[in-house]
Amino acid sequence: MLKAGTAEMRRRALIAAALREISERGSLDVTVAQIAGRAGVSPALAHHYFGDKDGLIHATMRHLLAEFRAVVIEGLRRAATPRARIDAILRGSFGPEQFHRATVSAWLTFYALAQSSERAGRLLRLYHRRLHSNLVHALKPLVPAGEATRIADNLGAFIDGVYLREALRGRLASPAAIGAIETYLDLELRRH
Amino acid sequence: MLKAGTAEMRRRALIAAALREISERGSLDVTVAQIAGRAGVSPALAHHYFGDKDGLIHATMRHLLAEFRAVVIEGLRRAATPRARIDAILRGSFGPEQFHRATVSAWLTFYALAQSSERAGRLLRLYHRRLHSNLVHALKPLVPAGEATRIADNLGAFIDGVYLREALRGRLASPAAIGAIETYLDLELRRH
DNA sequence: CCATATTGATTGATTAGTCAATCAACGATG
DNA sequence: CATCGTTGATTGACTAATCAATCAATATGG
Repeated sequence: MLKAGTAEMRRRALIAAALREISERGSLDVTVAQIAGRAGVSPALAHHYFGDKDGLIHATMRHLLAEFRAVVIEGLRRAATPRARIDAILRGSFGPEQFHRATVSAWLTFYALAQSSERAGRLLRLYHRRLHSNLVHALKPLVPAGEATRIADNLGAFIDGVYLREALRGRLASPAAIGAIETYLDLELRRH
Repeated sequence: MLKAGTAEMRRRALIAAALREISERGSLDVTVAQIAGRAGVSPALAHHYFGDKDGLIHATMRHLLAEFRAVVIEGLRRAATPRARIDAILRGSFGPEQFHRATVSAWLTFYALAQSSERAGRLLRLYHRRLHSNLVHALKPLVPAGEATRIADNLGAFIDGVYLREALRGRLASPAAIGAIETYLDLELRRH
């Protein structure tokens, strides 16, 4: 009525509201009306900006991925050695931001969604590719040729597995979580 | 109409139908009517036997867990050495049964569900406890005291992480998947 | 004839998505 | 500078569809 936000503002507000709503319900099973209500606008406006519900959910996922990516990139920028690069990736994966209730809910449901939604699947593969490529890049100077991709695959799976378990506990990741992965990495590096 | 099945028969048939339906849709988002229709009965009958939809879904989950457990127990029974016990657990976790479309859908959604449903969460924790306990038992003779639980934790997370990635590829687990975990185990064992 | 299986019909609630109408901002035009 | 028109934001009211759950009625077998 009185105030008209810009398109970008409203999109951001709706995505933030979606996250808050997801956080509260603990699942992606939220209605457009709930999200819109929380953002202080009508449900129709959400459709105006995102086309349909899937568009809004998808945009929320992309927001989370972008946030994660930004944290990792910033960490990598500061890393001086290959080993520090790996640590940066680990710190990004297990930082407190990744354990907010909404983030956890979104990630877990995201995995489930990836099977039935082509769109979600593509986004998830993108995350996997990026993680893999970052790890390979950091590993290349540390291990013989050919080993980097194998170890990166294992690290990726290990990270996801540990995240899964930590996330399900509903608290921030314990330091032991990162420690376990680093111990594995040390074992691999010591072989060469 | 004409024939009346026993309660147990009907329950089994409905659970089987639920799995087939989940398999086709790739998610737990199936309606009672779809499941009942596939089982050749009316939706009302599903409510008669399972109380509500949640009851039916939960029973389906329990069925999958029981199936998994049976495979592992059978494998453990045949295992002569501690190392063979671990291999049996791995073969159970990555056997072809675990990669049917319906099983994968159920597991992934199950993880997501565990956050918002107390019932699902309890079931998932039960799976975790059993896996952990089996692994610890197999590891005890192989490593110094105190190490068994740490390594079991890591193996559990690694298994889940690898399963996640293999499952998302939509095929049976590659032999390399089990191989990666065994390599990690070898590294840990060689330390002692 | 009793218990249980089974269903058809129905309801009540929820929800995504649509649409026409209103409102505010802003620039162009005479 | 006043006016008008265009554009985009915004909403309320509505629709159409879906679905879980209920229940009374019927069938069946022991």
